[in-house]
Amino acid sequence: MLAEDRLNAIVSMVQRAGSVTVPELAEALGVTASTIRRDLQTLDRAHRIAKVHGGATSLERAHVTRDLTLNERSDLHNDDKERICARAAALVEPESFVYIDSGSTTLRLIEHLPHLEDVTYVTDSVLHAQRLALRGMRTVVLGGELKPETEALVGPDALATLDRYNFNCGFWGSNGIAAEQGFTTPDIEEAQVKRISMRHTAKRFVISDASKFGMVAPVKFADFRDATIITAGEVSAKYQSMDNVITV
Amino acid sequence: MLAEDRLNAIVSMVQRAGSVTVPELAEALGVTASTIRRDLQTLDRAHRIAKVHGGATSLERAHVTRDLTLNERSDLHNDDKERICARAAALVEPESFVYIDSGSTTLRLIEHLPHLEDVTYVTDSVLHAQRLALRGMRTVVLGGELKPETEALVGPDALATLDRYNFNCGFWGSNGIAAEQGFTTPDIEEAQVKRISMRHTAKRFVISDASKFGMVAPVKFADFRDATIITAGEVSAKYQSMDNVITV
DNA sequence: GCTTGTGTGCGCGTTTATGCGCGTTAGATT
DNA sequence: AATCTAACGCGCATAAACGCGCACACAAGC
Repeated sequence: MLAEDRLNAIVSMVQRAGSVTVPELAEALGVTASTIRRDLQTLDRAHRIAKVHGGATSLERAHVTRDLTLNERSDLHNDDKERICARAAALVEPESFVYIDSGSTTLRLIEHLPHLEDVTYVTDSVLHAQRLALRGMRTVVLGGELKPETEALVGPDALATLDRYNFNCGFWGSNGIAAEQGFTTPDIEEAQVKRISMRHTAKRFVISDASKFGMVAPVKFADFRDATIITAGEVSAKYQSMDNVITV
Repeated sequence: MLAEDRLNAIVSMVQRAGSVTVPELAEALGVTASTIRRDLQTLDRAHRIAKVHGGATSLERAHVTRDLTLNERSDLHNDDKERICARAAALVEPESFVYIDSGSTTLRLIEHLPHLEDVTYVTDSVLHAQRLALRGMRTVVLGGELKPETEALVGPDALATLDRYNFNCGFWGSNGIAAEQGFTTPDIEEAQVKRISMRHTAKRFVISDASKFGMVAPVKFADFRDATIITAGEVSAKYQSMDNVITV
C-alpha cells in the first residue's frame, strides 16, 4: 500500500467516524502507531484533519468544540454535513461569480463543488483558496490582514475589495442561527467581512447543521430573513416550517 | 512496445486502480523501475498523473500534503542560501512595513526573520502568508487571482492594493539577473506585481544565489540598479565588484 | 560507414519511510 | 493535589525508494 493511499484512508476514516484513535488506525491499516502518529502530523499540517491527544478528529469538530475528547462520537453530524454540502454545491450555476465564506463547513463544501464553465470563486480564506485552486477552480482571494487562528482575511483591504465585487451567489457558515438575533459569529472583524460580502451577493445561502439553530454568538452579521438556510438533521418544527429553511 | 504506448498504459492503469506502485508497473510492463520512474516523472510534469513516493496516484485522488520542513530540508545543503537569508533577515528593522515577494528563496527567508516590535509583513503569496502567520508575524495578504502553480496573487486587485501601501523595505527573488537586462522573471503577471511592489518600497533587496547572474528570463521587472543584491557563492568578478552587490 | 541522438538498464550514493526503544508529557483516577 | 497509565515525541537503525551519471543499444541522418 502506498503511503499516499494510507493518508487518504485515514482522512476518509476520520471524516466518516468523526474521530478515531491511533490504535484503531494502526490496526486497520497494518502499520505501527508510530507511523500513524507521523501520518496524523502530516495531515494536521495540511489541514486535512485535526490531530488531538489519542487520535484525530475531523476539522469542523475540532473547531466547534475545542475541548472535546475522543470519548463521544456522534457521527450523525458528519453524514448530515455531507448531504448539506452536496445540496448546496448543486446550487452553483455556470458562468457565475461565487463567494465562499471561511469556516469549516464551507471548506467541506469546496470538495463538492462541480466543475462548471466560467465560474469564478472568491473567498476570504487562504486555506479555502488553496483548496479551490487545488481542485482546478478559478480562484480569487480577498486581500487584508491574515488572522492566524482561522486563516481568514479581515480589515479595510478585504472590505474595500468586496465593495468592487457583485456575486451571483454565496455560501456562509454561522456559529449561531436564531429567528430573533439572526446569524451570529464570535469575531467582530470576521462578522464585518461576512456582512459586507452578503450585501454584494444576489442569492445568499447559509449552510449549517441542525445544532446551530437557537444558538446566539456575540456578533450579528445578518438578519434571519437575509439568507436561505440549508440544513439537515433534527431541526425544531419552528424553524423547519420557515420558508427560507431547506432541510435535506 | 513504443515508449508512448507505455506512457498511455501507465496512465490507464493509474486511472483504473487509483494508485499503483513502481514495482507493479515495472512488472506489468516488462521494464525496470528506473524507466518507470522516468515515465512517472514525465507524466507528472504533463499533469496526467501525480507522482508520489513509491508510485503514482490519479490526479483526483492526489491531495497535496505538503510538508514544508521536508521541502526545506531537501536543499538544506545549500548553505549559500542559508547565509543569504540570514544576512537578508538581519536587514529588517523594528517598526517597519516589509514586503515579501513570492518564490522559494523568499520562503526560506521567512524562517530567518526575527521577531521585532511592530513589524508588519505584506506578501503576494498565500503560502508565504501562512508561514508568516505560523511564525507569529503580523501578516497582510494582497488580494487578487490565485495562480495555482506558484500560489501567488496577481491581477488588478493585487496591484490596486499595492498602490495604497508604502514599504520601508522589501525582498524579491529573481529568475534572471543581468547588468544589461536587469531583473527578469518568466511570468508577465507576476512581473507586474514585482514591478509595482518595488515602486512602493524604499529599500529594495533581491536575494539570489550565484547561479542567476547572467541569466535572462522573458519579462523584466526592474533595472539592475534598482535593488541591492544579496548573494553568495562563486559570483563572477564583473558582478562582484559592483557596489549594489553584497556577497556573504 | 560514421555520427548523432534517444531510450533503457545498471551501479551507487543519497533520501525517505518505517519500526522500536526510551524518557517525557498529558489526561484520567483517586 | 497526588498518582497512575496511556499517549507522545525523539533518536536511531534498517530497508526500500530515489535520482544521477554512465554505458550500451539501436535508429535516423549525413
